[in-house]
Amino acid sequence: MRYWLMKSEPNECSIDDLAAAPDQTVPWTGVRNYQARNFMTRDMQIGDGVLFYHSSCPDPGIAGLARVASEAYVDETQFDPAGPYHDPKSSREKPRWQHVDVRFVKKTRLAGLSELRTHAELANMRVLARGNRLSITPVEPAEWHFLLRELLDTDPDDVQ
DNA sequence: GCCAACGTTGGC
DNA sequence: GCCAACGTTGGC
Repeated sequence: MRYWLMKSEPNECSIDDLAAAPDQTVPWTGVRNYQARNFMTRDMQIGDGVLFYHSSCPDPGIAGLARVASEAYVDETQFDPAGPYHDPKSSREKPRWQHVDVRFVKKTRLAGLSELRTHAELANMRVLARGNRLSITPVEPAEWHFLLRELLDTDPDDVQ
């Protein structure tokens, strides 16, 4: 069981959009960075915890909790020449990009980026590192548990 | 809109 | 393999 932070632009897919999606699940398509892809293909397992982070918006920060809901599988958007995620160097014979599905768990209060930076417990969080641009970053168990205590009024173990 | 930081590309 | 140029991310 691992933990992750996944960035999403709320005008593309907000925590509310995730909650409203069919089966409260969305395919995490469009990742075009090898490190982020490798997290999905090599390290993620179904059931892993996800901090759902709103990025590139007026109030960036953690907006909810989710869960990895599938193994990694081929990202079809790379094959669509008209789409924004088209990769002309990829082919069906040798697909470059894969993704997992992510399922809604619950909405939380917004833990804004500036607030996150104030917590000593999160000082080493990958997403807070200088110059970080990765859309998927690993979260340490201690960071996860600390954040769940901050975001929920329940014991983290109650959230399944 | 600005710009720092970083990843990718491609010539050599 | 090096590295300059370029494109993208994402907070502000």
